[in-house]
Amino acid sequence: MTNRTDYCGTLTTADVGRSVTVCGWVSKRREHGEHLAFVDLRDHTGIVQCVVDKARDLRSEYVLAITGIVRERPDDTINAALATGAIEIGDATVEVLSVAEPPPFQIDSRVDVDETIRIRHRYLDLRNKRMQSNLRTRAKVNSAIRNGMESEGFVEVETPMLIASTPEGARDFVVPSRLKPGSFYALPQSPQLFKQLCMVGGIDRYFQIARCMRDEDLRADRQFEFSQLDMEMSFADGDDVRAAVSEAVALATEAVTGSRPTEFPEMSWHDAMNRFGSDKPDVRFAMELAELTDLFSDTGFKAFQAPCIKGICMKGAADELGRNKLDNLTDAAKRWGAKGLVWLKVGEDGEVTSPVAKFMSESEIAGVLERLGAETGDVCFLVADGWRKTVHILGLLRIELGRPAVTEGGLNFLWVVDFPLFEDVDEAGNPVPAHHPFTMPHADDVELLAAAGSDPQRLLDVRSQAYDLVLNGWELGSGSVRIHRGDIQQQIFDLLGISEEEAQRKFGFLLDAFRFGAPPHAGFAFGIDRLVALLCGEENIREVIAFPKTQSGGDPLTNAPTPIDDAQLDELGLRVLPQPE
RNA sequence: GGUCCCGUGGUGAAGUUUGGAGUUCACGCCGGCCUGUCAAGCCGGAGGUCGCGGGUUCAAAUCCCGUCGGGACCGCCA
Repeated sequence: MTNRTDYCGTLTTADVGRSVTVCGWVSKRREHGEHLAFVDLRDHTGIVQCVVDKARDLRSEYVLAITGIVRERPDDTINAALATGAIEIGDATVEVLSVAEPPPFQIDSRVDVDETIRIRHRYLDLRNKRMQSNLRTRAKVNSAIRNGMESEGFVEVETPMLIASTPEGARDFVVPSRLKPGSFYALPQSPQLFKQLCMVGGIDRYFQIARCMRDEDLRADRQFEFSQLDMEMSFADGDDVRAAVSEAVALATEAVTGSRPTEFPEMSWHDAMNRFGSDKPDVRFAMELAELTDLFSDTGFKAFQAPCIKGICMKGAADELGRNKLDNLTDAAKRWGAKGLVWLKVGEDGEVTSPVAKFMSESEIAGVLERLGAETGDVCFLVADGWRKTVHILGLLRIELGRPAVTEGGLNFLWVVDFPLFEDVDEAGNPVPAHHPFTMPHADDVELLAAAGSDPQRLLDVRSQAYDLVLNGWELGSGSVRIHRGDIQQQIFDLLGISEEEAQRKFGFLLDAFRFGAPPHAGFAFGIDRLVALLCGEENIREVIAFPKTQSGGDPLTNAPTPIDDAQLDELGLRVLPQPE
């Protein structure tokens, strides 16, 4: 094979006169009779036009090495749409390195090919500029993060993929043990406990670009396996961690976009929920939730005799939202758990149209419009329920109605801080931790924690030192200051209803380690797939993953998952139950 | 566990509401012509289990039921 001298997309008028050899795939062929044909040759850098004598047997996606002289094109044949459009490779001799069948879809097609077909033939899809660009962006992000973390004194430590299963958190992927039949490893949901052990081990600053696995339902922003920047710092608090993570994210962003984000504002969890109805608010657009509860303190409208009433206003939507669409939104709200959804349209002269206007007083309606800043042409949506449910439903509705396209509105990073320590109370009366049970309570709330005793409602007010990083409404990641003191850890376990025996069984190795001198430490992890997708302007993380799975967890390329044969099962001491009808 | 949307030659779409011959458009593919094209052009051609199964009907891509596959979302993701 002739040695490659240049990449297709890099040749310019500066190369005119050189004899070059380029290698790649036939992107397009244009024949003009027996003695003139243009072959567009593609590699990852782009396309270059080659002028050849006989092209009859050069078909799409053939792999060629083409040697010729770079020359300027005649003035009237310059192609401004092509980076190499001012030159061509003339007098080309062609070496066919591989022939190719016609591909199942056109690789330079500008139409969206069905994603299943793209994934089934991902090796062809990867030849597309889009996937080439996305994967190279991803590599840039990884590289920028590694460089940044290392320059800040972080040490990359690899942690095991085969670990012990713990029933907390997400569903584990498990791997059967051959040497100990009937026992199983779990694949890590994150290296959480190991990075804390690294802190006990004096690593001081740990990081890892870690693959994590969670057996939960897939979404546009969730795959079974994903990559995260996992990090942990000793003798550091939440501010230190957020500064370090902000720096890493800023470097990664700068590596891709060329400009460095400077704003990483903080917002309390309570503010986020109250104003945006979400713990991962998309602050690219307003449509904030307005407080309306007090307006209806003496209302005769039964549906609004509720602990919390809030509303949002969609500007200028009155014409766009017909009765049919409003009914669909009401149905959606009910599917999300609302008892109902009240809408008001503001017409000319402030005249209000609403199915429930007759149940509301004039002053109540006037108050709603004033609080929401509603004017002619706007549509208001009101929900009445408990605080959590009200803000949740309006938050979903806000996203449904107002969310900009992924490529719009720039990159809005946001730290959400002061998460509650407990999310809810389960049937047994035990509080449910919002993060993991090693999350340090907020320093100001330690007394509240003690005073609340086992009163679950008061416990829900206890804040934690947990924080999330949010980008344009996507949760990039979360972290916390960890508990490094045995007495506080014991207090938390007591509140969670975890017995000493249970704690020892599940986390014994970590608790043991902490007895030998644990430094105060704090950490974070953020999803690289999500960050890269947003930097690439993709709505879906599958577009930044070389070989992704479908929503039902299958891989159309390899057909995974597949049954395994009996001999393999026998060796592992496993038997597959018959599937229920 | 649930809600909604999609499935039509190799690819992308229209046709489905209101049942009437596998109909249409673009790309690709195969053959022919063509010495400056560039998503080349012109001429000709091949290519179909309308995802699958059942039902209604004289008649189903179209209506009904089921099922499979794909997607978005709720739940879930400490």
